[in-house]
Amino acid sequence: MKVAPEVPAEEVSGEAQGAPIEAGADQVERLLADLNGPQREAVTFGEGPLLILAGAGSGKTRALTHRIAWLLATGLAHPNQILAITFTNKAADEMRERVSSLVGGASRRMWVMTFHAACARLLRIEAERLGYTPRFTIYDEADSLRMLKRCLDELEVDTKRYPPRAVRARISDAKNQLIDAETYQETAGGPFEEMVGQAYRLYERRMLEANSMDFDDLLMRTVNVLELFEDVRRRYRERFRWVLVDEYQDTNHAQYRLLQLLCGEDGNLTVVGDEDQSIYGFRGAEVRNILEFTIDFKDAHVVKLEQNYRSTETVLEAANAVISHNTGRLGKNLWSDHGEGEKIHVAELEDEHAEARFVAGEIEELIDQGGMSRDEIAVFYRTNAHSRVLEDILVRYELPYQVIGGTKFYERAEIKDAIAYLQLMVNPADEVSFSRVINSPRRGIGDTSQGRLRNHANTTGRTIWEVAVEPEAVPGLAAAAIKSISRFTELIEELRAEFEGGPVADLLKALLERSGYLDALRAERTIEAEGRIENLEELVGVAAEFDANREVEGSSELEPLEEFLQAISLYTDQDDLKRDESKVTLMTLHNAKGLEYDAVFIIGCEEGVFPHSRSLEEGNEEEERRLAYVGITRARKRLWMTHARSRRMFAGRETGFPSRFLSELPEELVDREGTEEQALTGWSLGGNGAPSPKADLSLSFATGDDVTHASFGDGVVTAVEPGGVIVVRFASDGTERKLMADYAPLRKAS
DNA sequence: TAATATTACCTTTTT
DNA sequence: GGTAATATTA
Repeated sequence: MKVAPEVPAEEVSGEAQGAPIEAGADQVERLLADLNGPQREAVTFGEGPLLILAGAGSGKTRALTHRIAWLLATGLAHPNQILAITFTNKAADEMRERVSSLVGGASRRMWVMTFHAACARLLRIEAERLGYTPRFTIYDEADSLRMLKRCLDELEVDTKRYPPRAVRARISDAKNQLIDAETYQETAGGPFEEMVGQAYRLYERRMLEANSMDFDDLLMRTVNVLELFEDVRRRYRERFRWVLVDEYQDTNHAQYRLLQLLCGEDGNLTVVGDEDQSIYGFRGAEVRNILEFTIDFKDAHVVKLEQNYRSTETVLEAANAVISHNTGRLGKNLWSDHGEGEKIHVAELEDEHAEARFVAGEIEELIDQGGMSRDEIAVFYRTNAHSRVLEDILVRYELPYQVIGGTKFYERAEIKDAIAYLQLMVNPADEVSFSRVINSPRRGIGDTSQGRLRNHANTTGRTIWEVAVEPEAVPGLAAAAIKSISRFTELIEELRAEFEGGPVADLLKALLERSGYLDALRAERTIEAEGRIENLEELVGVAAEFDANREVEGSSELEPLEEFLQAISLYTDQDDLKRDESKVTLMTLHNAKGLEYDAVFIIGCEEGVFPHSRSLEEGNEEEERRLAYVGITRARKRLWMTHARSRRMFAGRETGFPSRFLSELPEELVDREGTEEQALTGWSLGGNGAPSPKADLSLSFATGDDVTHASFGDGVVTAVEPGGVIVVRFASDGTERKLMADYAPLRKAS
């Protein structure tokens, strides 16, 4: 994980300085030299709206970065007129790096960042017009949920009937649609929506009081400021004469409106996207934005990039075949000249354990026989829960792996606590951060005392911090609580005074020690606490790295701490998907977008799992199919899709039919297989329901089977005992061992 | 106030 | 099956 200062470290290399942009024709030629026809067309398009429809693996980042370089080289754009927007920090970093390798230090004057980062940056300058200070806090989803819960409590909403998450989702949807609280309330139909309207209103008020914005606010407030203040709008329009957007298919309404305000309908807006890879509809992304770009932006020019530089023809044909079942496409057909390649392997397994064993076995073979390196292999699944069984088996096979996603570093309680302390120093109005740390570590300031503080704050119209600074004035507070609160606020004040403007790492270290936070963890003497301490140490490391980078850069008007928080609050370890060369990668299909691997496994291809039943209920079959499309097109050479006949879900075991996406694969591209005889017979002969666990096990191994164990090597099954135990005699040392068939890293030798 | 027992819940999640 | 948020009790 790394958090770079806002202006990144792309030092001007001597080479780049020696070859200034004005080099002219020569330079332009070089830029275009290794591009194909459509790419070149996209890169050299002049003024006006441009839509680049870029299929998977068609070199869209290349087109985008070269276009930026071309605009500079031809003198059409100055670096500071360029705004290049991505969705992830990782994509932003990559783009910045690639642009900088093309144009050198000029890239430092451009804004290359995510939507949210760009908005945050703009709002730090303009937010005062909306009643915020430039030091506002950015709340992540968990923070904003805390805030909302408090609002719901205050409104005495029954959170059993109306779960806060559901309310938050509604508010988030509304914000993505740019519907403000008042409008929402006016148009509310039914009691739930009226309650949401009320909650929304209160939430907005409290957020403003806390000088805080959630992720959705960053977009919506930016739109507000541009809509309300013509001078601001004019200023940024003139400033950003060239706007380029990556992954346009994932934009929501607020982002669309933002671009409209910034570019007008005939501005120099370049968007790149692929409607077939729109997989974030559930978060408000609107495919219509890309489908109707040419209507929204006058006379937009369209370029299609259809040559794929990644996958074999078989993989692409499979992807094309699946996605062709969707309607409402702009129509693209990927092709490649990488040759036919291997067929798609479709495997039917007994249950999730057999599936995991199968995958592990195939991976082992790829590495041992195929000579493939582990970092070229990935396993995708629909939901995070599916990684567990697989992880168990991989451990038993002694296959090193990494899981992307799941519990994130910055979402860990201890990390959030530490950051909340810092946040509170910068923005004392930040109520959520205050509540987070006031009693963490335990200071004997529980719910009742906190309630009294909050009450007093509400009645006197002050922030909770202002009230906490003089706790004597709060009615009902116990003497012990008063003392404790004073000690807390004094600590914060002290630290602030002592470390103002200094290195963030020093402040963080002092804070963790002096607050007693580390001591409390040390006192726990548990493995979890150990882990937490390590995480905090890592955070200090992140801060130290940030400080060091900042030193080099010398940069910016902001205080180091403010800058650090700005960076960290928009950074997730999503951005940290760096490739670990010695590990197989496991992740959800959503996380797979934008990545590629030589060998890909998509597991859990069953109706109800993938496509997910809830998605189907909501009528999102097409989005699920796009997810399949994304998954398939990640594979360069080899692709496996597996399904299990029964799978443990929630409490019990459920039978699952093969995913519709499997039947959408053209038969001639598919090679069906399974580890077990039984598996090959498939569903047509499959009888009714799941076999009993016993049958299940006896299916796996029989006396006389040749097997391979991950650590003991080759052997033969000499007995099958009840309870899933089998006896195996190993060739290496002749010993017999009793093993659990379901859990041992065993597979049948071929 | 804090620690422990119980119970409801449960996709995906770029920021 | 595992978590996370209540309910209960010390």
